[in-house]
Amino acid sequence: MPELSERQKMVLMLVLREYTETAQPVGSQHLVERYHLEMSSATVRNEMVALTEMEYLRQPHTSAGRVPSEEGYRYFVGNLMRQTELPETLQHTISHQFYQARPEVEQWMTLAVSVLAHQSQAISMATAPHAETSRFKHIELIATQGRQILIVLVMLGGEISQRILTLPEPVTQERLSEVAQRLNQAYQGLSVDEISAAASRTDALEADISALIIEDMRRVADRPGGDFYYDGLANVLAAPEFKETQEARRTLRLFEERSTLQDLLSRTTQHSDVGGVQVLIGGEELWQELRQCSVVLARYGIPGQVTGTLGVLGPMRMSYTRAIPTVRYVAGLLSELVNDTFAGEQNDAQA
Amino acid sequence: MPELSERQKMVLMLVLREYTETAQPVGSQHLVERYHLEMSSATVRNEMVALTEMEYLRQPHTSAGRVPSEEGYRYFVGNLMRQTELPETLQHTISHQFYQARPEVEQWMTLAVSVLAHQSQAISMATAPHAETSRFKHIELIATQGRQILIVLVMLGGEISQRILTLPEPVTQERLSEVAQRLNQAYQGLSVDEISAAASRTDALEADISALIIEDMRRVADRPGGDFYYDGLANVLAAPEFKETQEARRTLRLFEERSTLQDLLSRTTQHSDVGGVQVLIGGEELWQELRQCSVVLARYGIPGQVTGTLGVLGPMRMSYTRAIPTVRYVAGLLSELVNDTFAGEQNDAQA
DNA sequence: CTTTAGCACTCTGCTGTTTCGAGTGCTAAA
DNA sequence: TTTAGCACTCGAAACAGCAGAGTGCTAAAG
Repeated sequence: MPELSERQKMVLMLVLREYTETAQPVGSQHLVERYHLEMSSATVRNEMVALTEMEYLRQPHTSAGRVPSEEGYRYFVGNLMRQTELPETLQHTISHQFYQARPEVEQWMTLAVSVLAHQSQAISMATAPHAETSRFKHIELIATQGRQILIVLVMLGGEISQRILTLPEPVTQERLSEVAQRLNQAYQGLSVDEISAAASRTDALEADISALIIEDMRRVADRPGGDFYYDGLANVLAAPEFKETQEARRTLRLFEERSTLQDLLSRTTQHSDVGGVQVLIGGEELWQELRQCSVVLARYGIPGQVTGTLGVLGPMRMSYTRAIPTVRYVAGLLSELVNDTFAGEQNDAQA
Repeated sequence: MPELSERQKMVLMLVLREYTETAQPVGSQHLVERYHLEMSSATVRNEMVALTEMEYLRQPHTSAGRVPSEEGYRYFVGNLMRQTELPETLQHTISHQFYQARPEVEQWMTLAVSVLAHQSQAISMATAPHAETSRFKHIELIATQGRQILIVLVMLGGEISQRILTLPEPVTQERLSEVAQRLNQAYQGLSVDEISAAASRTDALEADISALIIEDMRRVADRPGGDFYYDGLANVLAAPEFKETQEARRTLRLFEERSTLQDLLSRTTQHSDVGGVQVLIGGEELWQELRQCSVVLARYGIPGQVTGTLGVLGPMRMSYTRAIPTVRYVAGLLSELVNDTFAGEQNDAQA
């Protein structure tokens, strides 16, 4: 890859900046005027030709301005963009909101996606914190009525799963409490496989319930992440690239079907460390549905134990300078919260 | 209100039908040709003039075809539409899906909105079943780590609320279980107010937890319904009336902010019996945001005990003939499910 | 060797005009 | 009461013309 001269870098940056604002192809003269450049439009034009040959810029048609290419965005994010922190005042506003929220995972997540959507003017998404290996913590059995019982299963990492089981015959709450107590002692801190091995095969009721526990834990473990949250769908309709409703529909459907997004979140974040922010531009040739979009993702939590993912999805010309620090900062906040709530649990379990 | 002649009714119906299909103003000649009417276009035209004077039809501009007015739709739904059942084969397909689903409220609801969205090609929404007066059923206290404990509160009607409480000092699981047992006995089947009165004021820990119980039950009771589900957002972008993204955004925002919808659901359904289907056309002058839309709503569950609401929201020219039976049928299915799961609970509680 | 002024050329995006056709309302005859 | 006929209206589509933004190239200036 040929080196860019300082001036080429500058021109590329200015084209990027201008295009993210206007969504219009940007011309040489326009740049010179807008930024009071100390050179003529012809010079800029020459540099643009070079950048176009290097595939960092594209021309919608002869005699139109230049538009950044996917590669152009990648170069910008990778080499040109200064890594900035979110302005302090904004940090305070956001963290303040978090400390005011009720201390429940659901509240955090809702707040996180709401803040992200608002700050980035794009769609935000996040998965709830999720234990890497799910371990049994507590089970509760509640007689509802007749033959139906309610099972509440709590796992380390805070996942809760509840379901209703219909038994062959009615059972008293006392008997249920007994069973629950026994299971709680027997399975404390065990993983799915360990429970699988240890499951009682003598008592029919216990066996039934153990089977459900195993099934639920498997289900939780198989999910790429915890519950999925998102916000800001309406933002996407504001962008001119989605004026063609066709394109907008495709994006909306992403969030209704979700399989692509789950795929995206699990595939991209498993390689990345907590703290690092990943940027996917134009779907990276992998996700056709995201051809027009970019995604900024980060992982949060306690690496190897309880983690989650969050990020924003917007048009390719989104303001990375704004989105990246915001995502990073919110990921940091969530990491702190996860630390405060879950730290030490895994060790407790092992002990 | 003047009576409509049979022929006027027919013309009105045909205009409705044609307009729901094409979304284009309907002309007299077009109708005659399309439906092989035994009269001339001039006759149809005369009837159209009459219908326009009665405000059932509207003319976008001189020399365009006719478009149904809100009143026109209302007359159709109220007087002209035959009350039909959903085709049997479709009924089977749908009920089959429900019996295959896992027996959990969340699964039902997700399935319900998915079916509705798919069948009606509009946005579907529903609230989970919700007890009219929320009563305490069971509480579970779980020591997580350090000073934090997890509280799981189960109410009659199946609502579950969970939250984390940070105590001034660490407490053992044993002590927690003790407290939980005492509270479970003391509060069994009580309403918020009764708990408020009975709450222990001697034991600090019990008082703290009781306060939270009361707060959570109030919160559940205040909500107009259970959790909110929806599906089919992408459908709305397909309709030509939402090609102007402005209009589409407003509708999307309805589902992101939700306050209007909560209002809508609670206000309209409290007057209606289970089984009845309500149709709101053009927001009924009450909801500006819904000026362009119609909503078909039904209540399901056990009246006076555990109920919920579901419905679809679409462009005003949606196919009511299709939407109404579908909503009615799915509401019926959910009612059955609620009956199977919750019937008798309230009585148990009183006993 | 680099920069820039100058210029011819190429598109797009308006704008105004025209045309076409669907649809109406009215009138007079059946 | 119905319908044929007709003049009239209005929007949508097609078209031409023009302005403006932008390009690439060349040749002169630094």
